[in-house]
Amino acid sequence: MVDSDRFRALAIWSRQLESSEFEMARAGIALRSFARGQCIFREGLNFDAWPGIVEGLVKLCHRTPDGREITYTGVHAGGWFGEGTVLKGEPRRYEVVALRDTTLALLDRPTFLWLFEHSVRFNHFLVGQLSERLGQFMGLLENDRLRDPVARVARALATLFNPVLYPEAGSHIVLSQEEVGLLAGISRPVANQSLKALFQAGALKVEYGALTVVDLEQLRRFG
DNA sequence: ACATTAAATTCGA
DNA sequence: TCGAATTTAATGT
Repeated sequence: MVDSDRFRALAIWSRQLESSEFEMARAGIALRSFARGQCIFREGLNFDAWPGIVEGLVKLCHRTPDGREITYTGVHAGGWFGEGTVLKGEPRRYEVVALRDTTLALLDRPTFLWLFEHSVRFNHFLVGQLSERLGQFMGLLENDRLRDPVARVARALATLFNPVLYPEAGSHIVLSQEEVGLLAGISRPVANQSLKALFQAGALKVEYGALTVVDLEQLRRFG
């Protein structure tokens, strides 16, 4: 079982819980590691646990019947996702792929449901999380196809720096241009050009294997 | 796809 | 343990 300090560090929502809730939650957590490129959850399987990223980077995507792939969003360290489907016990409507070596924390479904029934603080966290994602997906709906790559990259990055989903993320992230391409659904060279455009617009700084966001508001407006 | 450069790793002293 | 040499990874075009 994870120790208390580790749990507090990897699950920001745990810090809001009362001590009995905290202990219940801690007992329901398991850690699991996945290799880069590995499919973590296949589409259509039932959610038996609520996952959070301890370390690494993951994308949530869907394969259309004609073989195309739509990336819904990326999730990096500190992010928790899929609460809607865990709650309802539905099968996943997307697959989860590790873009780099990744460690997940998994909160088993019975414990998740127990917290849902008993903890007001936990529910506050869930509501904030759900409404934030709803906003993201509405944005996706508006302009999914036919968007220029700069806007796709801007949106992908803006979600990684979303202050509600990642309250303690700084403005810096270790993320290669290839990973940017995978998240935005474009090739690495195009990601390179798009990042350069965003740099010239003053939205971010590009470093070797990493990025720093200078103007998050501007990034948002690109999408 | 290829050439260049940064970073990580290995190896010898 | 230090630094040069080699290998791997990321970038720019």
